[in-house]
Amino acid sequence: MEKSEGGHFPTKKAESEPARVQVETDNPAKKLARQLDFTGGVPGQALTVSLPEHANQIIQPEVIKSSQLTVSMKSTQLIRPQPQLQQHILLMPMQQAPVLPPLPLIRPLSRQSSSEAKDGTPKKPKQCNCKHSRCLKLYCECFASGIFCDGCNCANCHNNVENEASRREAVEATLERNPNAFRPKIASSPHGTREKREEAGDGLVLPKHNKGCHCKKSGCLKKYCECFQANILCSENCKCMDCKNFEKSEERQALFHGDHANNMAYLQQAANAAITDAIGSSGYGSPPVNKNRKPQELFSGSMIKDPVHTLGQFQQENQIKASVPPSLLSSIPGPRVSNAAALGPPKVTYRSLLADIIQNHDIKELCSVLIVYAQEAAKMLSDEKDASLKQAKHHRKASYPSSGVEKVMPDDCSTGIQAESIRVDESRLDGADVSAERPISPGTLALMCDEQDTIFTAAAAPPNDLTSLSNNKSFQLPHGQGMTEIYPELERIVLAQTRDCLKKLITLGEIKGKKCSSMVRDTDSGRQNNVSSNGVANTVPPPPSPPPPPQQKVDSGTTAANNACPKVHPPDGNRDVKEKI
DNA sequence: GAGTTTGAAACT
DNA sequence: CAGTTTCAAACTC
Repeated sequence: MEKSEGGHFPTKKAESEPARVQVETDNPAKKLARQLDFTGGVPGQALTVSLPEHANQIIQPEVIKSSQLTVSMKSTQLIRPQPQLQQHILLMPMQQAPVLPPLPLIRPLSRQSSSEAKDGTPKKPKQCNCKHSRCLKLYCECFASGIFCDGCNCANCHNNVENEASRREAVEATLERNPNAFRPKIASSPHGTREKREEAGDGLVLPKHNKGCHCKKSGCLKKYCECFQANILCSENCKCMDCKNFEKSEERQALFHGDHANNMAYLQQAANAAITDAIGSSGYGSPPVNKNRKPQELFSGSMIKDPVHTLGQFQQENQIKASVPPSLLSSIPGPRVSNAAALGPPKVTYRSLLADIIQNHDIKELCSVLIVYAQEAAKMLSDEKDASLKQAKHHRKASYPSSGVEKVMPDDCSTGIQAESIRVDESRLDGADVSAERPISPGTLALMCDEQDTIFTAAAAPPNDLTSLSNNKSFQLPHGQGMTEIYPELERIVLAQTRDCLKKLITLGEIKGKKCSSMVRDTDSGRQNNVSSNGVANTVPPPPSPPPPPQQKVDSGTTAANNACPKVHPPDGNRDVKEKI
């Protein structure tokens, strides 16, 4: 664009804004890499973003690692593949949290594409090169992504912890201009209204740019185009001219045709997406329905050979999957695949690596198992405690028949349960009251919302259904003991089982992923087409399964839940569990 | 690496 | 809201 003819430089104004207070020593490499929030807390304090533990676990692999959940980094990377994570995510104040999602993973701009090495290995996110915006405007990708500049090449950067004040102002100003400024540009919300999702009927739902692009000269086939950059097709939201970024565009297909180079990279991305999808995308997922896509756009694949395409497709499919109502973990095998197939010639229809591993009823079963565990463990613990209480009482009576000290708190250490850990607010049983104790992060809220999903309610309502535990406050233990006292231990047990379950799941996913990888390697040299729904040869019959997963490797408690969980629907997992207990 | 092109963001 | 300017990334050489 031509520079302005007038001598009016808004920048000047901008430069003279509050933040001029401090001219940065802009050694980018030395910029602090920290997390902080926008709350304007003391910068130093901003280091400790107080997320609920759960949220932390979700966000930060190292937290998982250091916790009981000794899930390998590898697997956690699979869960959260997006490179932005490696940079420092800024959190908005709670009031603003909905505006700037904790994990702006969807933001598609260059970061997504440029932050990956050619082999698909996520590398350090792109560093901005801002010169005039102080990295406090949306021009700056870091700022726009809600992350601090870290090791960028920017000049006079204020997008760092030292300039928290000006930064906050900038955020506010930006939000004032556009309350959605920090939201993902690509429409996607795991909690997008189901109605909307269903609006599409059985039609496919594709992600689209919320605002749409306005390209004029690039044909939407260059990275100037935000849609293209995000690997999505232009939609009716776009106001672009001469758009070639639609499904059947010859130019587009020509652009992508025949590039196998990054197959593995995209396969990996697919795996990541799959795992994320299977485990439950809390930060991103289903896009709003796209009812009236521009011409073509019904996703017909023909993208087999092009990685870029495939990535787009992966993303799209991933999101589509997320939008398919009740099957939270479903890999959507049959109907969808066939549906997709009906749309055209053999296509790449990405299928979760966990397909065939996790089935809906498995989830239900898992829920049942957890319930059973919970109940049994509660009983067990309460009995145990009761017994020891009696014993202690008896002992004390014997020792101090008439002592006033005999008033023993129920939290007696002799129970083996730490008194402190027992002091759990009763209200916690009621989930909703947890917030009274500490703020709930958007992520946690999202998770809580998820729990209202059908999978947890209607669909999964076995005899010992979740609701009976979670909603039934009257779930009482023998001898009038409330859950309160047992809860921590109970929780520990249940979580341990869940962890083991997930470990196995991860292992199975990895094994399957490896299998796919090797198959792709094999087929990539020999064949050109026919990639099946699992990312493997379509017409070629699936190769013999690799040796059964070395499940022993998965350090697990070897519990019934383990056995029942990831395996393909064991006949009667619940009974096994009960028996084991 | 410098210069150009491009389109989003910011501004009027 | 439309037009213009600013900006930084993408692209080209």
